[in-house]
Amino acid sequence: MDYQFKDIEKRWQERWAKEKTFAAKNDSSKPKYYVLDMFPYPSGAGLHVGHPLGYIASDIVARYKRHKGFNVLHPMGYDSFGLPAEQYAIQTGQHPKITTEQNIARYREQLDKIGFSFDWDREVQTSDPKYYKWTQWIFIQLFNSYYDKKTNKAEKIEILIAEFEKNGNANVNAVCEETKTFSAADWKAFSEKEKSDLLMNYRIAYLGEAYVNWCPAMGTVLANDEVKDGVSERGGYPVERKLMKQWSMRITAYAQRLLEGLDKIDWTDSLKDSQRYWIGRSEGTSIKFEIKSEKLKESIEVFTTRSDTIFGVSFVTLAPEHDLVSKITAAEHKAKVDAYVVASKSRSERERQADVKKVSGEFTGAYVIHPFSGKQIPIYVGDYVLAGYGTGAVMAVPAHDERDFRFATHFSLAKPQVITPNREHDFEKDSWDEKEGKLINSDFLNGLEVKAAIKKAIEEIEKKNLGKGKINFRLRDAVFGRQRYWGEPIPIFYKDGIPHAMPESELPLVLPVVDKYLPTEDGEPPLARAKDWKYKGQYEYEQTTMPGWAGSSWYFLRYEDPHNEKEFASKKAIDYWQNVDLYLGGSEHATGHLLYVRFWTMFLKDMGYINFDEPAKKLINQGMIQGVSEMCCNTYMTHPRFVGTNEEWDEELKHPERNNHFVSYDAFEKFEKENPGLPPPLLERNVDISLAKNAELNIEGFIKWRPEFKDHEFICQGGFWKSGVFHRTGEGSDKFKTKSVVEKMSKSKYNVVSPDDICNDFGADTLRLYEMFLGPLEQSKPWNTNGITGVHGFLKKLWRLYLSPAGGGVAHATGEVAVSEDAPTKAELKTLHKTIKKISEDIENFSFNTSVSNFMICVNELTEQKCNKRAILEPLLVILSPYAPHITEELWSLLGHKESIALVPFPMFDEKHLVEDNFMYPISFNGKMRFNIEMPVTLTVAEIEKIVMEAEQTHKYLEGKTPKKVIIVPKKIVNIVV
RNA sequence: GCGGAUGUGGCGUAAUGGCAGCCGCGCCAGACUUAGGAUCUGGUGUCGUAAGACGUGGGGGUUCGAGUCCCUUCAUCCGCACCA
Repeated sequence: MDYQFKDIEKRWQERWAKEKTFAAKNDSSKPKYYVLDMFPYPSGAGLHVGHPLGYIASDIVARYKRHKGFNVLHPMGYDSFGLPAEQYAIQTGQHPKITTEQNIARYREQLDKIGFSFDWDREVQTSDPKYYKWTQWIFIQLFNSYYDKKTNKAEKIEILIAEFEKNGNANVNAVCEETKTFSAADWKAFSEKEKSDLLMNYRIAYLGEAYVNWCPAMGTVLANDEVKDGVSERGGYPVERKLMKQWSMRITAYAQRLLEGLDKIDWTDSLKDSQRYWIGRSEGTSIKFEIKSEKLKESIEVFTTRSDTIFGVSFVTLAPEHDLVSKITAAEHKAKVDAYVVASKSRSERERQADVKKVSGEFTGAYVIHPFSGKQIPIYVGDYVLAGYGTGAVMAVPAHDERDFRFATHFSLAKPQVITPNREHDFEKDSWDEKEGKLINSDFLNGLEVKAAIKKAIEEIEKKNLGKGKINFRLRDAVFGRQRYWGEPIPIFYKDGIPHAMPESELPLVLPVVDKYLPTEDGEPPLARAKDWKYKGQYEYEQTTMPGWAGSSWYFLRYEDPHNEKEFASKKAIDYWQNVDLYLGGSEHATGHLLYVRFWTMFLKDMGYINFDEPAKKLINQGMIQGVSEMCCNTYMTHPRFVGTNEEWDEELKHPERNNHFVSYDAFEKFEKENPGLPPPLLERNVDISLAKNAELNIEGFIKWRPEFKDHEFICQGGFWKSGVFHRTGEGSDKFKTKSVVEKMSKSKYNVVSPDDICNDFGADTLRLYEMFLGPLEQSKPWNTNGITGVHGFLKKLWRLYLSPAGGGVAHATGEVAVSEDAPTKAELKTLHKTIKKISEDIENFSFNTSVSNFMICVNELTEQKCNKRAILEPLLVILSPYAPHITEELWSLLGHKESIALVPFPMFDEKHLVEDNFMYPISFNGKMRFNIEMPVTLTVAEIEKIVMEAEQTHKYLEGKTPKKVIIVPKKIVNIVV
C-alpha cells in the first residue's frame, strides 16, 4: 500500500475538527503554554508558501508542548480591517465586509489544508462588531485616563478632575501639553468647553493639533511607522506634513517604560535595538536664550545634549514651523522669511528627505543674548531643525556639530572652536563631533574633559535658572484617527462642540451603512455619508475611524476569553493564561504593532485589568520566504543602447517595433562576461514560473500567456552585441534559457508558489517538513521547490518502514498488522534515544531545520537495522507527530490506537541508551583523577593509561584540574576536556 | 552616516572550542526494471595516480587545539536616517 497522503490528510483533518482535538480549556490543572502567531490580514491574493512558515513553527511548538503535558493555547484569527478591502470597495461599490468574508473563507480553506492545531473556536476577527466593541471600550478607557508622573502610571481622569476642583493644577505632575497654572477657583469658573479643552491636554487618547503625515492620494493621515522613505508604506503615495486636529495616543507617556521593559523580555537584540532607537531617549539640557528686543520679552528655549559647547554657539536656528518665527522676524527680512516658511511647508516629506544634505535657511534679522558671554547671536530659520523634536529650536555650534557646520559654511558664519581634539583634526574641513577632548575658550569650563564639562555646564545653567536637565524622546505621539471607512468607528460624539465618550451601554458603535466609500465632496471622511447613525441629527459623531493597529494591539487577550460579552476577557481567564509565552511574526512590525501592543498592555495593567506589563515573554521573527522569479530577455535589435540612462530607456520603449525579439539568456550571460559593468542591452521581463522549468522557457506557453508577443522572434542560439546590435552566431544549444532572480514573492512578479499546489502534489506533511528543512527559521531564504523530493522521499521511507513487508514493517500490503513485540536491540534503542534527545533540544532552541535532518538519519538507521519493534516505532511516531501530524496519526491508528497521537505523552529520554555504547571508559590515573576516555578506536586500558600519562606531561594546564573526559583521536592528539 | 545581521562544496545547510562539510538537492557510476518524476547500492570540497597536502571572505591575535572567542579589514543583506 502506497503512502496515500491526500486521503490520509483529509481524513485526519476532518476528524480533528469533528472531535475538537485542539480545543483549549480555560480551567485545567496542567501548566499553561500560550503560543501565538501574528494574525494575518486576509488579502485577496490568498496565502503563498511564505505565509505558513511561522505558523508551522508555532504549530510544532504547540503540539510538542501538548505532548509535554501543557495546556496549550494556540489560536488564530484575522486582522480584517484594512486598506485593500476598502480600495476594492471604492472601485466596485461592494461593501468591504463582503470581500473580507470571502478572503477569510479562502484563507481558512488554505490553512486547514496544512493541518494546524489551532483552536478555531477562539477565532477572532478585528472587523467583527463583537470584537471591536472592546477595541472601542479600550479606547474609552484611554480617553478617560491621564498619565500621572508621581505614581508613574495611568490613572482615571476623575482623579485629575477632583484634584483640579480641590487645588487647581499647581500640584499636578502629569504628562501633558504645556498648560498654564490655574487654581481651584479658576477651574470652577471655566466653561464646559474650556474644561474639556484643558482635560484634552492630559488624556491618553486625545484630540490635539499636531503636524501629521498627510497622504493626499489616500485622503488620510498616517502614523510615523506607516511612512517609509517619505511615501506611504501601503500604496507608495507621497506624504506631506500638515497641521491638523487629530485623535492621537499619548504613547510618549510610556516612552521610559517601553524602553525599560525591553530588558525584561526575551526578544532578539536587533528587534530590541530598533525599538530602543525608535523610542530614542536622549539626555540633555534645555537652555533659554533671551531675545534681544525692547518690546518683546521672550526667550527661545533650545534642547541640547552638548551643554559643554555652550561657548561655541555662533547662531540659533528655529524650525520653520516655530511659533516665534513670525514674532521676531525683522521687517526688512519678513518677505524672505515668510517665503521660506511657506516653501518649506509645501515641500513634501519625500522632497525634504531627498536633499537632506542641501542647506537652506534664512536670517530673521533678530538676535538673542548669550546667557554667559552676553554677546549677541543671530537667529536663523532652517528646515534642518525639526519642529516636532525637542523644542523646535537649536543652539548651533558649528565647530562641534556636523549639521551646524554645514549651515555655518553655507551662510559664512563663525565657527568658534571650544574643544581641543585628542586626535589630529582639520576644523576647516569638518566639525569635531566626538564627545572627547578638552574644553578651551569656555570660561569656567576651560580645561575640563567633555564629560565633566557637560555636568558642570548643567550645574551652572540650573544655578542661573536658564534651564535644566531634560530627557527627550524621539518617539512621537501616535496619530490615531484615519479618514477612512473600513476601520473601527471612534466612539465619540460631540455635544455643543465638546467631545464625549459614548456610554458603555451603547457599544459597539457599529460601522454605519454608506452609499459610497470615498470621502465626501467637501473632503470629509466617508463616515460623513452615514445616514443611519442612531442619534443622527441629535448629536454629531466623530467621523474618523481607528488605524489598522488598534485591533491588533490587544487581540492576544481576546483569545483568552473570546466569547465574553460582558468584558474584553474575564479576570479568571486572564489570570490563568497570562501573557504570550511564545510569539511568532515578522520583524517588519518592530516599530509598529510590537510597540503599540506593548503600550496598550502597559495601560491595561495600569488600569488593573491585567497583572503583567508585557504582551509576550519570548518573540521570534521568522524570516521571509522570497520568490525565485524567472526573467526572459527582450532585446533591442536595431538601436544602440550601451549607455544605461533612463532617458534612453524610455525613448526605446516608445519604439516597440525595435523591441520585437527575445534572446536566450545564454547570449546575455556571454555579454555580461565580456563587458563587465555595462548595462545589458535588453529588457528583462518576468515570466510566469510555471512556464520556465529548469531555466528553460516554454515558448508556446509563453505566447499563449502573453499573446501580445506572438509576433516576436525567440532566438535560442547564441550571439553577441556590437554597437547595441545583436548578431547571431548560430552556436550553442537550441534551448531558450531564462534567468533566475530572487525577489519578494508577489503576484505581480508571477513567482508565487501556492501551498495548495504543494499539498496536492506532495501533501501537507511534506510541506510542513520542507518549510522547516529550508533553513534556520529566522533567516530569509528563497523558495525552491526542487529540494522537496528529499523530504517527500523521507516520508515515503518512513511509511515503508511501517507498512511494507520488505522493510519488515508493521503491516503488509494487504493492510495486515504485524508488529514485532520483541525487545529492541541496543543499536535500535540508541537510534531512538539519540533522536528523542536531539528533537527535544531542537524544538527548545527553535532550530527546526536540524530536526528534519535528525529524523532522516533516524529513519535511515532504522531501515538499515530492519527495525520492526513496537517499542521503537511507536515512540518515533510521537516525536515526529508535531512535524508531520497526519502520517503519524495514520500509522498510530494502524498500530491499533484509538486515541489521537496528539494527546499522547512525549517519550522519555533515557541517557543510558546513549552512554552504554559510547566508548566511554572511566579510568583512574595516579589514583586521584578519573578520566572518561571516549574511544573511536580500540585500545587496551594499558595503552590508554600510557596516552593519558603522556598527555599529563605534555599538557601542563592539567595541573590542579580534573578533566571531564579525554578524547583520543586516531593517529592524532589526546584531547582532554577540562 | 548610524544600528543590526550574515559570509563554510555546484546549491540549501550542519558542526557544547576538539577528525570541517552531518542531512538534503544536484551530479557521477551501478543494480532492478513494462525506460520512469519509482526503488535500492556506491561515489561526490580542492590539488594529487598515490601517500599526502591545502581548505570555513582577507589579515592578525588568544589557545595544546579556532568555522566557532578577541582585534582589524572587505563584501553582501536588512532596519533607521538632519532627533541637536
